[in-house]
Amino acid sequence: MPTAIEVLVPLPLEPLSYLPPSAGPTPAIGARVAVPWQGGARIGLVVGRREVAAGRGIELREAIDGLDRAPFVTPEAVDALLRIARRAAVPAGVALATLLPWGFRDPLRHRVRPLAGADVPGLERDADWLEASTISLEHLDWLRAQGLVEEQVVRVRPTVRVLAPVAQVDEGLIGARRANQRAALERLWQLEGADSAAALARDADVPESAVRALVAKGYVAYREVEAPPPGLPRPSPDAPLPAPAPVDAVPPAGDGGILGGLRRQRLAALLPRLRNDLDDGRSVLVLAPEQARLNEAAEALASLPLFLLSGELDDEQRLRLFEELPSSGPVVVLGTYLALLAPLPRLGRVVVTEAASGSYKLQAGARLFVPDAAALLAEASGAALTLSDVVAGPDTLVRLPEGARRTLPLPRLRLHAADMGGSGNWPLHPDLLRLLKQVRERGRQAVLIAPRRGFSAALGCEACGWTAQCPNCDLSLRYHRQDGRLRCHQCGHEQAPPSACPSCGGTALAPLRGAGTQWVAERLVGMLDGFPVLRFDRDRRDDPEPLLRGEPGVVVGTTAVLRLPPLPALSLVALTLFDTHLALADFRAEEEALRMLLELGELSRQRRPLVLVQTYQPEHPVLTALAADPPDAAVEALVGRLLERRRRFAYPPFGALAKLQLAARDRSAASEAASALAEELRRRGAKEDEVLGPAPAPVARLKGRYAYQVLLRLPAGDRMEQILAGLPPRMGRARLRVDVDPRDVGELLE
DNA sequence: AACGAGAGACAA
DNA sequence: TGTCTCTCGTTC
Repeated sequence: MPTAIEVLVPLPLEPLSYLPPSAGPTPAIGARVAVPWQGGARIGLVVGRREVAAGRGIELREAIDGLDRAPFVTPEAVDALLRIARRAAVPAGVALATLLPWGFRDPLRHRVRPLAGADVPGLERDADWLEASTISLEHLDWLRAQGLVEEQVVRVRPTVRVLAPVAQVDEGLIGARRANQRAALERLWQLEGADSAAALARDADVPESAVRALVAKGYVAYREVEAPPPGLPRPSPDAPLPAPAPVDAVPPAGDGGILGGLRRQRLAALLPRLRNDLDDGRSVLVLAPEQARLNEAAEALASLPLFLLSGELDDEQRLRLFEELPSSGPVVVLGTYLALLAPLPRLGRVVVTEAASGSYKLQAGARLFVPDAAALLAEASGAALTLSDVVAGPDTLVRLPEGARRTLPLPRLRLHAADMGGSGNWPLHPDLLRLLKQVRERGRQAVLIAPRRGFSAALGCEACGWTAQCPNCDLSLRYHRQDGRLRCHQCGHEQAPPSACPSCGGTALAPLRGAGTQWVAERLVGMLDGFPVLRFDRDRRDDPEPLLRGEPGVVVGTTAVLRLPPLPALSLVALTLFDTHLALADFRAEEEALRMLLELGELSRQRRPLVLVQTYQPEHPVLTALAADPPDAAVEALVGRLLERRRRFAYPPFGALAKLQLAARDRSAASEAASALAEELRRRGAKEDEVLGPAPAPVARLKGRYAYQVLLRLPAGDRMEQILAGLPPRMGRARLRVDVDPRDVGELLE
């Protein structure tokens, strides 16, 4: 019986079967292979092998050629990839496209030659390699089927243009007037090549015209040569060593976690454990939720043999890293989710820093929660799983048995709740204004976080209550006063504000509700005359450099400011409306608000800033718990109550939750598809009370599409995977999107 | 996702 | 009759 290879391409498909390439060895699991695809060729990943009965069922096509000598990813990572896809209820190819967005679109050089001695119609007998593009697709397919040709696929390496010497110095360059040209040519022979004419001129200390003259006379010429391997980012070698952590804070050798303390203390506690792993000859994968946290971790772990892998690397750098890792000794790879499948041959531990961070929820492709994927990877690799988190929420706690937790004391937050209930407090409370004036007088720094960018949440008529709405979405248009435009923050629609109210004709149009960053910044500029007011949000990113050096100023931004490097003179952090963070349509809202407040305290390393929250609920349990001194017991009690609430309502991790959303341009198409989907879920074994909905999505229309959703809530267990497996990508005219364990029950799935 | 086949819509 | 757009099915 012939063996087939299962090949996964980065498309919304399950693996497809091919026969191994006729020439060369059968590609290993985890290797990339080029396969015929709709007439052309594309790259896939070998994820399995299987025996096939010859001549039965579909006639399999032959893979063209393997691309890798050593597997691109380890067999354990392939196993994890397939499990991750099943967990996220997406075709395996979507998980591949999400986690390995590079390495499968490389330009290929595809060549064909007739088999030795074969008489091949249309080709010269015993011809040498021919570019596949010179043969028609039908002809090539026929030749393959007849077994008359062999094929070869080579990755086209990127090239760069360099200036190379062609001729030696000769009598044409004699004389004082040619001295510069002579010097440049001699220098170029020494260097063997230069990046450009300007670079050579600089290097040889001659005018650029001299080099251009050499090109014109043919002494030197531009050549395309293979680009040298790209450099890889390294952590700064002079990163300060973190203060050693107490021995009893070091997480255990097996599965476990480190809780409490400051981020850099948790990283310091991790350090001895990672050293131990490396000494035992094991590699470690450390995951960070985003670039800012990754940079911080890189600094703390700089004393280890460390490779960084994140969105900051380009594809060439990632490919180089993937080529190098299999043959390197025990190392630490520190990365974002893009590092999940890094080919570490002896993976001993997977560390998830800031394990509850919302940034770990991927928002496109396979909508993974990265810590879940990391747990599957650790399981598939036989590696230990280590989590770090300031407050262990329910999702983290279930993974960490009591004995496996190491705990540092929670940082003490200097917290002040400013009650917005009274009049005259909006949008900036007198307490906040007073503190800001102190900041100015003492030459310190402050950070203000507003719930949104732009000027106000809406623009409307004060007479009749009309507000400007987005034509594509069921949302108010946000008012941007700086450029006098109305914008939809969901679909990007933009228009000028009307001069009169379209409803009553009145002209008293005014910004309504929700002060955004522009509004807050404008108020501060008026009030703190001359004091620098910077803005930091998606619309405008002022350079924070002076503040990083310690110069005084205020930063007004969205939560994007949490990604700023530490501010040395920070004495005040304020949330202009804490209640927004509690109002999220998610059962994790309180927990995330708690974590965010603790994060605010870490915006400075040198100082312990006062954290002021403006709120209509100054007695909210999250605030009272953090205000306790020390807060540890109160926070633990609060988290215990949140855990109880989740248990009572069978929310994750005590139950499994999935959001299934159907979107279509036509409202009834979406609504009918949603009813059909609910029916289908029941047919697949979901009980009556486990299917919630269908109901219109909280924002019923977004980007011109109506969305209806169905929630599937099951007891913990594996029925979720069974019920969701192989759902069709569309139902009728509506597109189906599935989000297992959604973070935000309301948002539109892209 | 990307492609191609087939069905309708519309103009000449 | 041509051609443009949209929907639907397929990819070993």
